[in-house]
Amino acid sequence: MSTIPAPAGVETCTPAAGLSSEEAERVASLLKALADPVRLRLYSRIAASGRESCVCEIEDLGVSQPTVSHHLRKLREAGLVESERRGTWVYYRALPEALAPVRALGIPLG
Amino acid sequence: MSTIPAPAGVETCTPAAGLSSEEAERVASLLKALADPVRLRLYSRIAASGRESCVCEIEDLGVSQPTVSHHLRKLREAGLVESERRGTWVYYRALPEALAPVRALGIPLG
DNA sequence: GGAATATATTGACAAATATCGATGTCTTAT
DNA sequence: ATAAGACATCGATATTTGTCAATATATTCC
Repeated sequence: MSTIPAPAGVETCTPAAGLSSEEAERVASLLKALADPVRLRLYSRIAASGRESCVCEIEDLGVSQPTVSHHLRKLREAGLVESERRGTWVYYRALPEALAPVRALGIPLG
Repeated sequence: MSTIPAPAGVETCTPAAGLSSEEAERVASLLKALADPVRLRLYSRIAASGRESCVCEIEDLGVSQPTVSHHLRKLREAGLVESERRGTWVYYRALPEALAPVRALGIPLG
């Protein structure tokens, strides 16, 4: 990569307005939380259900129970879902507002 | 996680329509390509520029030249950008259609 | 052809991550 | 109180990933 300014007459070289380092970190951490097949399947199921989902409703995803728990924790830590224990089961709900920083990117992701 | 069917009368337990394993892999690999602060900043600059960007126009992102090259390669491998060498410099262009599978998720990401 | 510059590749390494088995905790039912 | 089931945590491990220095490749200019 060049640290040298772009060549003289070649192009107007308007540097694209871009993300700050902090914005990039924030958005990247959200995307990273979704960027796993198991978590995507979990999140898409929880989000698609509209209301809240009991984990017991989620079909087997081919990974062990601790692994599912691990991924749900990651989604929770990213603020993408919240959970509530009611009796024996734990219910999850998607928090779509959490994705606002991603939408703010302007990249047509959804 | 329960592999046992949900309890009898408790809830109707309509399993949320979700991603298949293959869809999840595909979308996850796209999101993973964006889920890094440096790549996000690179991609957002390239995409925001509308047309094509010379790497020389991209301001210093605080990482070494090989690291930038590494991340641009990842973006290229994910199909998110394409590059063309013209003389001394390499020009990048965003391929927004590559994100179609993400949009198809229905998750309001953008 | 040789020097200089832009970008890519290689090799090495530390840090992060996905996974699992074993075990702990909490709740309900008996 | 005990047992059983749902979910979380712990500890270990293999894999992936981000980074850099060194080096290679490509292009332009002299």
